[in-house]
Amino acid sequence: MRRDIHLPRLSATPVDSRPFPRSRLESDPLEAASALIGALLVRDAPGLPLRVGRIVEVEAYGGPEDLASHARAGRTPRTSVMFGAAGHAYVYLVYGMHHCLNVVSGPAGSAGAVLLRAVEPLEGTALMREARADAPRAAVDDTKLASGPGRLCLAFGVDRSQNGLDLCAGTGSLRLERPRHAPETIALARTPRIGVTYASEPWASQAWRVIDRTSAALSGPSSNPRGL
DNA sequence: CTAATGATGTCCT
DNA sequence: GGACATCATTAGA
Repeated sequence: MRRDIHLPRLSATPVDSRPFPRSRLESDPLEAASALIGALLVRDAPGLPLRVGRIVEVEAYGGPEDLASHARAGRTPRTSVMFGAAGHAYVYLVYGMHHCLNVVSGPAGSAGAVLLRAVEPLEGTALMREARADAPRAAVDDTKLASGPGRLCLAFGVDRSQNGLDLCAGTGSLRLERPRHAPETIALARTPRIGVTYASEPWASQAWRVIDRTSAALSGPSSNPRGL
């Protein structure tokens, strides 16, 4: 295993803040989804320890043409942020109890988002476990603390008060940072999206779920993670 | 105004 | 493999 990768010193960029480049999110949601695998999700809540996770599972959602996307109804009060600038947070509530965090993507003016489905905890695992205290049974393992869109939001303290936040600003209590290791070393795989069987074809079975297939933090049953 | 429903997770048998 | 908790959002009367 290589532990000695030398990163070039960038005088303009502080070592601790390596904002995820917005340009990588502006082309289209599927490309944005692939680019986000390996990137870091950072939660810097005031007065609390830093929480960091490595993104290992995401899903791409398109505009009105994508019948599995919330944008299928066009621009509504809820989905308006999906039509906005890439790199901002789209947070919503599903099933009346679980929050889901998305990264707005695609060209400005066209709707698109990438749902963050799972991250691998790197720092602040004690706080993540505490934040998931209502679900003691499922969170037996540190690697599974943020394994699922609802679990991720719970572990990172994300709710709709973060809706619209710029995740690429470099600072901020919720943000994205570049991968710490070379992206080409990541084992990407694609599967159909989870929980969208209500949509008609081809949208229901479109392979727009992107994963790092070597990760132990993927959502679903640990023995056989969904989609493999 | 009412009604239907979901980009889920947990616990049960 | 199945029940169900629980509410914002949307479509429709």
